[in-house]
Amino acid sequence: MERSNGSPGEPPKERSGADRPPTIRGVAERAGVSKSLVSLVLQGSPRVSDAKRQAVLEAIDELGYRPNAAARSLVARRTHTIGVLLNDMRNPWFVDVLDGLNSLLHAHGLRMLMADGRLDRRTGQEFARAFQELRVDGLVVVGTLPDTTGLAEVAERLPTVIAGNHEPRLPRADIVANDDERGARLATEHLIGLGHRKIAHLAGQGLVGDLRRRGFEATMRDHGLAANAVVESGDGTEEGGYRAAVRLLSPARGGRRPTAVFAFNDLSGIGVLSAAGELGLDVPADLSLVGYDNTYLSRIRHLWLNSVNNASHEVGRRAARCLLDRMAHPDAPAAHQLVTPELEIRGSTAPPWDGVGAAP
Amino acid sequence: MERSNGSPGEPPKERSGADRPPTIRGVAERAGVSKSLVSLVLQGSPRVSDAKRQAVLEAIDELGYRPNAAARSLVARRTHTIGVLLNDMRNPWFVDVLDGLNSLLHAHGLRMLMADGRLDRRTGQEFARAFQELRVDGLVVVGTLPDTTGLAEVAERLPTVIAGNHEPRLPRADIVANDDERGARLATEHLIGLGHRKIAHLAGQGLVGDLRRRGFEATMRDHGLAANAVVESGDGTEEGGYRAAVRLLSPARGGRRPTAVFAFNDLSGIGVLSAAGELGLDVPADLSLVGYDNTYLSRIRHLWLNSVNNASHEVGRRAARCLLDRMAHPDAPAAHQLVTPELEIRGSTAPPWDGVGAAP
DNA sequence: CGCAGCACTTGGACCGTTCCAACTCTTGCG
DNA sequence: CGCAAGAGTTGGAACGGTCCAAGTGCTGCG
Repeated sequence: MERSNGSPGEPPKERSGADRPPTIRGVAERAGVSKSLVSLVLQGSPRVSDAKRQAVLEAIDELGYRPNAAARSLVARRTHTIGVLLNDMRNPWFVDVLDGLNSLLHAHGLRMLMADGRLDRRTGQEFARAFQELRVDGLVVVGTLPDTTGLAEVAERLPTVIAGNHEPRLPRADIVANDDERGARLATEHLIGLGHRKIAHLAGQGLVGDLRRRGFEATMRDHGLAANAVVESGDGTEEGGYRAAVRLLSPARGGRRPTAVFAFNDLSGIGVLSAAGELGLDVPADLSLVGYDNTYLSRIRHLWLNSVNNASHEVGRRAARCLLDRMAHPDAPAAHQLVTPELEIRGSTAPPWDGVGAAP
Repeated sequence: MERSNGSPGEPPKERSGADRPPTIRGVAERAGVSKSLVSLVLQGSPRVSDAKRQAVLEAIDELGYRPNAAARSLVARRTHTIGVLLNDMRNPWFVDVLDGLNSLLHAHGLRMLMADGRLDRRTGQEFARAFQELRVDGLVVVGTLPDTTGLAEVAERLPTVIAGNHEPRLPRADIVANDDERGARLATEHLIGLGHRKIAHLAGQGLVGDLRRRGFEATMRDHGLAANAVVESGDGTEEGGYRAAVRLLSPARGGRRPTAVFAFNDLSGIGVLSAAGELGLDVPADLSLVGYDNTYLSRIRHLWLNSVNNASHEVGRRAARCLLDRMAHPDAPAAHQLVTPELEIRGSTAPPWDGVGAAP
């Protein structure tokens, strides 16, 4: 039988029960060197003899030693961690942004700590607190925030980049987004070019929603079609798109119905698709439709939606670039970058039927 | 002009440039108390006089002090952080799992650190290293892992729960998943109940794919329809589902075509939808279709897919429960929980047309 | 009056690293 | 031979918290 606990009088070298994970001291002892030398080996210092380096590496392996990131970042005052704040994991476009972000950050030895602002019903203030306590080296805000009050304060202390949104404009936070107004122009020009005259826009919320609506209205005006522009407001969901489209397309509505719809995003565009189907309208024969974001939804064959590509991946890459720059020069003035969107043509638009609505 | 650096001889009280964030000592000094007392206030100890508590809170506010999580977890040997490993953020069902996980973990003061195994092309070994260095208090693996070799070792040291998958079975890792075989039976019974006889299954990969296929085959066998069961393999993507469906449904194929398809998941089910449309088959009039996972895709009106609800949210909740239990009792034997799935009826199934294929 | 007991407060050790100044050998050169 | 230079190695002081044993007053009781 073995003694499960040290006999009295014996110095309590090892505590019974919870055996802690090995530390740098344990490794040093096993390798017969000082903890400083182990630290040097861990950092790949060139001024360590091969013999000792070998001994240390073996000890690390035998003990299964893993450096403690907390202790390390405590003294180094860097965590190599970037906080990423998402507003809604259910909206698929952010995945591409993350992908773009990750490629660069990972190459620079940074890891991403993600939080969904909607998932944990935290206000801007609270997520800020959590990220500050963790001492993340930087912050990326992806998309629209429900509450931006806390952000200004955080941006003062932490390198911050806003990706996929144009606000809030802060003195020390960079902004990387796609040119929403221009994207809306692309979509609208495309529909006008096909011969459509009476065109509806299904608007979204926030500044991004405003910009896309503005682009639509400006383009209609430029073509002398201001009187034919219809705007219906939605909420960016499929359900909202469906309801708005029912209002737009019902025969009960006075005057001609629009022959084309430009939707705020793919999700609400799909709502339009559903409403059109129920009203017996074929897309694209009876109704042309353009969405926004070019998500994988638009690429589903059964939906096959024309959509404005907001270059999420590129936005993510550039946001990472910005963040790295800002981490190097925290006091640089805030930059504001726009990525040029492109229209992705698939199967949801066509010239208006029989020229109906084509006459000025 | 101000001196940018301390004059020689002057004790370097404050470093020029980077003014560090305030520490507990700074707060103590400002409030005129010891750092120990500040610590007590931070922990909400009842044995602090109201006067001093007030002074400390004011100092904290004035300085904008935030406790350093690294320092705190170093001595407490707890990080209050749970590592969450996702395999693919593009697959929408995990969002619900996360939601369920979060509700319980957040209530217990734990935060989630997410990593996408596919996003950073890390092998099982490497993510394990990162999480171990961070000393996360626990680990949740959501879905299928590309490489599980590292997991066994991690599970020995870290409370670990596997959610949404049935493998690998490890002595100290709990498993919470939906009963895939049973879900497949539900879907198949539903189709048989409608009168379908020749039914195809579009299979998926991994153990989950196997279980769903097995459930399908067993049910067909139980109804004496083994000879009418067709299995085509796919890869869980829309593209894969499309191609498999083209193979399944093309008139060129000898014998009668199946009148119903049970797809491994919603995404590949949508591929089937697309293929059916191109081949001129109406769903559900000419072809019945059932998917799996009950993702928001299946709820899109224009798709409106019958789907097996895998209770992701409940899986997430139970996984959190398991993890909390295991953190309390690390040496408890591994538990293996199955959540019962339910079939969600929408618009993608109907009795076979004119009884074709209904005769035994 | 002396002192036990309570309420509150404090200094200092410790957590597991990194970093720096200082130390010990070798080696080579004048 | 003496010593400077360099390579390799080391102890100890941070880093910013928590926790514990010990301290300080003050009150009330014998």
